[in-house]
Amino acid sequence: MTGPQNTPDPSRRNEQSRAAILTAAAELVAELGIGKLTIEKIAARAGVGKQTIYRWWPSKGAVVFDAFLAASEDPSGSLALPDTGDLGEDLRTVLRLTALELADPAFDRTGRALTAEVLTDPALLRDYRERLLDPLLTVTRERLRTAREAGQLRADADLDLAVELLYGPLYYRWLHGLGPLDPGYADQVVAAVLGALGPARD
Amino acid sequence: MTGPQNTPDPSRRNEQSRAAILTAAAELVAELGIGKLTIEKIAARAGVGKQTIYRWWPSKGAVVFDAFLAASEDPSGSLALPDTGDLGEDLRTVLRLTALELADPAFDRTGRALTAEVLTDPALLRDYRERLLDPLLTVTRERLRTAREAGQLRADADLDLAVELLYGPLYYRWLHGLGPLDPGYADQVVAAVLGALGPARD
DNA sequence: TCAGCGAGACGAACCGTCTCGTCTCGACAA
DNA sequence: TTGTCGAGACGAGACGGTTCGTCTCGCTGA
Repeated sequence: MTGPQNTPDPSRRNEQSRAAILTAAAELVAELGIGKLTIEKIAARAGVGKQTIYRWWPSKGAVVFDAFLAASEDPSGSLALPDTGDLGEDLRTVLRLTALELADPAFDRTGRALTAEVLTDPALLRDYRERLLDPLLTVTRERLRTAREAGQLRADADLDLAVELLYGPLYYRWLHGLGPLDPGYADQVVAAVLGALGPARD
Repeated sequence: MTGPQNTPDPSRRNEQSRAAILTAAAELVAELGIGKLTIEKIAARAGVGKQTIYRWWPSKGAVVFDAFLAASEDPSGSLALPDTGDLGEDLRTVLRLTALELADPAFDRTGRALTAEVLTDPALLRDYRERLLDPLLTVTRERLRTAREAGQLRADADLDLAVELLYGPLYYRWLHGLGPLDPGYADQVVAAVLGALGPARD
């Protein structure tokens, strides 16, 4: 006997409570930052017992992460990169959108709080990888693979490297506040990556 | 009258207490992580009154940051990049060392904790920029400028972009645990940047 | 003499657990 | 179909423990 598992039954879960908790968490993290955010305040604003939060989430970071995910989840659910046939154009579109999102002040506080939480909680990092980052990296890599097969990238281009060359600098600039995250910067990064991994020019 | 400033007199500061606090903070953040680290524990291990910490530091993050800085500060004090005349070789040296440091498990926990703290505390981010990041970016940029004048980079190469293309991917891979941070990866990144911004090949 | 020092008391906030009584839902019998 | 019943999630909040940041104390050294 391993004893009764304390895992609650998801089918009996109260959807209203769940939604109220996520909404309250999203509001409070934007108002207070994650440092001053407490489970008790979330419960109070959501009109919910503390136990209801502790029953379904393992940590404050997990609640905030779910709130972030619920707010940003594409209703269509499917993540996809444009494929017009022109790799440069498609990458510029994606990186411009990414830059725009990172530059949004409303996103900034929540995004930083979430990133900080993810960095120091291995379980949360795994969740973040599985539910957000890996899908994004995968669709990007697949778009690059198509381009490579079409001869728009060198035959020996390392796709993992390419993906990190695209997103890494944007992320680096955003986290450290190094400079403006505007369409021009996105275009510069794309141009550099294509210059490095595009078909040989000589 | 603005009232008496509560700023203590640095000339009367006890150097032994300061050093004991930084040592204790460095040990404890490695043992417990920054989440379970408390000011009271630092004071207890350092054999110091809590007020002595609150008198000189504004936050837990600031103490940890100072501890990190004190531990990593080059005694010679000056930060410099090698300049052998071969840009690729010099960049590989620097990025290999950076990758090695990031891959060090002992550095990992402290580094992540510090990064998380810096990301969510604007005052601390300013400090981090001034005392660590900007000097590093500056020496890197200057090395690139020399190379550009020597014709090892295109005349129109954007040096800010180049620096972010170098460090961004490493940082991105480290934070998200995307893959091994080994010398080979460092070399790949350098090769890509030189491919993008090196002298035209056509 | 006077400001920083070690020590620790203090009230407030929040933690995570727990115990109430209530409410909803599916199973089952009449 | 309808009534009864038990399981389990719910809102509320009491509880002891921990840490917070502030506040005295004498003590010490420049």
